[in-house]
Amino acid sequence: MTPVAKRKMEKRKRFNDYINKKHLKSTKQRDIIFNEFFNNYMGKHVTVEELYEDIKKKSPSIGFATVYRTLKLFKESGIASERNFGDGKARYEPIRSEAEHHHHMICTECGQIVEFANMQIESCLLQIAKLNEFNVSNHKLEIYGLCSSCGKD
Amino acid sequence: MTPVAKRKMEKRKRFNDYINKKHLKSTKQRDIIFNEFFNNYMGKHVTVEELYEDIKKKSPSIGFATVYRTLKLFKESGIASERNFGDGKARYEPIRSEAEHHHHMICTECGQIVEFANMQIESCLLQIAKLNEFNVSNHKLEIYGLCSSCGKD
DNA sequence: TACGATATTGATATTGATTATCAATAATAA
DNA sequence: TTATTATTGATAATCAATATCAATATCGTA
Repeated sequence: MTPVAKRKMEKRKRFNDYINKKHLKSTKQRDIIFNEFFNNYMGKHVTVEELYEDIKKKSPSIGFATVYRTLKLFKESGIASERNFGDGKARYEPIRSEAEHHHHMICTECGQIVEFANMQIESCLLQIAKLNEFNVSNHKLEIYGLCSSCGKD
Repeated sequence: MTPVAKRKMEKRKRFNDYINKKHLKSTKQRDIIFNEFFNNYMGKHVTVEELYEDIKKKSPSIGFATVYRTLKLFKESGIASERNFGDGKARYEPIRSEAEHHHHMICTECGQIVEFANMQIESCLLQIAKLNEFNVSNHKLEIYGLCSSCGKD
């Protein structure tokens, strides 16, 4: 099995566990959305609208609200994270592994998103939280500015 | 003059400069909102709604949309920053000085906001941006979790 | 396998924050 | 003072997200 396939399977297990724990049900629609999301949007930051439009091509009967609800469910179960880059639309991203934890640099001109990670920052954060007796559940770091292309002018 | 008053005056100058540069006009309403915002919300993170309700007590004729527009203007002129802590409402905060640049820890239970600053993180960020040839205009770092009180459960 | 309890779906209405519209008014420059 | 241009306040419109609800699907249990 490829590493990508393995990762997908791990997320699937985690999602199923969550479904069972909360006495929810697994449905065709959730399967379809799960597959679309984890096959085609790894490393991307997709809006609900975009994912809905994409899925509708293959499964026209699927409802708008269902995509909304399912992405929220992905987030609650810890297999996706919600981002908000200031354009008023929530974006969802499949969570990879702990080791692939990262942050974002967003070009305010062209919308390009560059991911980055930095161990030093992470350990600083944990230390600060500890000092304040803060029990961290998640954190986000975003840099806004002009990318190398847009910054030339 | 107290340091606080001096800071307010600096912001006032910067706002006036922006008004002039953009050929806008200074009005009674903008004065009222400016004073309320810089007198009572330094170090706070106020929503438009809250500020509007507050101002209405003293100046009942002031309009809802005007508060919205004026806070946006404060942001554009660089004397206030807009924050979004995930509850769907924009919050505005008077900008202090470069030296007082800071970030936020938000308790997801009680909404308490703790500010923090860290030079090490700042220099890491600048370095990362430089490596990616990214021209930074601003950045935000938010930690979500439970504060010491709420974490006890 | 069938039944009954419960969760989900899809269509649509509703909410809530923010923005646009516009006629009346206020501020600025000549 | 006048002409020009921006602002205001009230309200309508927009837009993302959520709630509602009858019909349907899922799942544990007999």
